[in-house]
Order: sequence, then C-alpha cells, then structure tokens
Amino acid sequence: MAYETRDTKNISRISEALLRWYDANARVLPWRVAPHLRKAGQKPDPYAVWLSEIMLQQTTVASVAPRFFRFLERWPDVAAMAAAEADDVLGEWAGLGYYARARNLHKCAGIVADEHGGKFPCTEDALKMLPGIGDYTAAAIAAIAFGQPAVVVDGNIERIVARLFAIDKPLPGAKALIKERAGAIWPQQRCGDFAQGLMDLGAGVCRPKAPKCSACPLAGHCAAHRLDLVEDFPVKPAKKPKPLRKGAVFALVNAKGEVLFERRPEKGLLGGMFCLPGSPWAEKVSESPAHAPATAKWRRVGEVTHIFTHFHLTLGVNIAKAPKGFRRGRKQQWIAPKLARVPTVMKKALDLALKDRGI
DNA sequence: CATCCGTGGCT
DNA sequence: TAGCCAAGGAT
Repeated sequence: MAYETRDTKNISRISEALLRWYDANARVLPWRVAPHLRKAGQKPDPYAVWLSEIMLQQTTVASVAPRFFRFLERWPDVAAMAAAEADDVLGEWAGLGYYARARNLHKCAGIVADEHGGKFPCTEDALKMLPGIGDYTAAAIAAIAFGQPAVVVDGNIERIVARLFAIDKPLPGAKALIKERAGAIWPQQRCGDFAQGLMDLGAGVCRPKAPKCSACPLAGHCAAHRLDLVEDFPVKPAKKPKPLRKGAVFALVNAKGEVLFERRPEKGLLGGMFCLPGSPWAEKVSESPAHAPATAKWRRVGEVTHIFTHFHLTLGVNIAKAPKGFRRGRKQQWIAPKLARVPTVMKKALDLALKDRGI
C-alpha cells in the first residue's frame, strides 16, 4: 500500500508537470484546439481530428498541413467525403505516400456516413473497426476528439516512455511493456491534452537525437536521464539493407500533348494510383520496349532514381509520340501533364520525359 | 511477428 | 553521401 501511495503521487506529478508544460508550450496546429480554447468550451471536430490523424501516420506536420487545409476545404465533413469519387480522394492525396491511407479514408467516410449516421463512434473499440484506424489512431481520436481516457502510444510517446523507465527490451517486442508503462502514468483527466503534450514533447524536446533534457519538464522523473543514457533508448533492432530494383517507364504523348497513364492494381505498391506504363521492377530487368504501351519510335531520355521504404529504384525513362490509330486500354487514361495527380516517383519520370521537349 | 507500404527533411 | 526519422496499419 505504501508503494501504491508513493506511485500515485509520482504519477500525478508526471502528468501535472507535463500538462503544465503543454499549457505553456502547445504547438499551434491547424487541426488542434488550443488548451485555453478547450477550457473555454470549444470542442474539436471529430472529422477533422480523424482526417489529421490519418494524414499524420508516418508523415510530418510540414507535409500534412497544406494537404489538411485542401481536404477540409474540398470535403468539409464526412458526408461530403463519403459522396466524393474515390479517384478524387486518391488524386488529392497524390504525393503524400502510403496510398492505402487514401483508399481507406474514403472507405471509412462511407461507413461512417452509411452505418453510423454520419457521426464517428467515440469508443476505441468501435473506432478500431473502421478501415485505416489501428491501435494508435483509435486511441488518439477517442482521447482528443471525445475526451475518453484512452492510452495513446505513437512513436514519440513510445520513445518518451522507454526513456522514462529506461526500458532496455528492444522494439518492437517492447511495445506491450511500453503500453503498460504508459498506462501507469496516464491521467484520468485531460487525456487528449496529455497525449498531445507528450507528442509535442517528443517532437521538440525528447527527440531521437540530441534531446534537450535541460528543457524537459519530466527530466527529474526520467531513468534514462538519471543514467545519462537518454539517446540509448528506445533500443531498436538493426535495419536491413535496401535492395536495388530497376525498371523502365514509357511516356506516350498524343496530339493534344496528353500523356498515357495506367492505373495500378488496388493492392500493393502505389495501389490504385495512375502511373506511367512500363516494365515490372526487379533486380535485373530488360528495358526493351517490349513493355511499352505501343510500338513507336521510343527515345530514352535518361533515368530517375527513387527510394521507397524497402528498396531503391532506378527507372529508365522513354518517350514517343502515339502512333496513328492507337487506342488506349481500359485501365489507361490520357492525362494532361499539368493535371497529372500521380505518385512522386512518376512525377519525377514525367518531368524528365517532358523536360527537353519544350512542352 | 515480419513484411510491405511513400515521401521529404535533416544530419 | 547515406542513413535516419516521422502523430502506423494491414496482412
């Protein structure tokens, strides 16, 4: 019992210190209701919280912010997004990466509109049933949008907790232990603010490299700091080298200056996105025009390189005018280059193909 | 539990 | 330059 009493006091000290820090240092973010406005009674919009959390998965605030505004402007609420064409959502997402998020975003909007009366469910379990919403996102929405006592663990909070308790078990095996420890310091009130405060702390103070412990409100509670081993936590496994893959793409241009694109299969890399037609990508691959969309006078203009999550890619880029009588396939589309909403690797290839043509 | 899935910025 | 990293989820 004596230990429980001491622990309880220590826990409340941690959450109080963090919340005090958050009140004074909260970042101003487009999707966030500032602490003082929250206290004045302003409620966050669950739709905006959901949209921001999906966009922020493995993606930086700087990349998300302009896209968040654009999405909110075009689809102000879940009903609007549910009514949108999937292709428009994918197009608006182009360049943001992890395109399954965009497909699931649209699916999720449809489910919320059709099966939940246009209102997001407020419990973690119900949220987790929706496509694109996993452990983290369900907890984040429940805590931030609905004020539920959910324990939110993202990469930042994982790092902070691993340091607070000097958890030397390596990730990802340590995730369960970290969640348990996080739960032990989680407050009953202001759970959303506590989560956002920890994320801000992780982004600006308890950083992976060069943490600013002198500015940390939790330094006095931090085991890693006490050991002077802050940067050694969390323990991560060695990363595997990324293999090299090669391929070729073919930019076919019609009389209007439009370029032929081809929709990728729904599943897998760049799923559902329009890309330049070309060869499969492999360690050794022929760049011959065998994989071109048409027989034409192909000219190789150069190559582009791109780094994906798990491999490096080099693409030979070819260009030709469409032969007379060419008919596009069912999965193919003529698109004006300026209107092409395509993945970044294809934007690179397109730009290179059209660069020296004066188009 | 391991693998797949993008991209841009920073060191 | 090469590596590391970011408010993860689905399979």
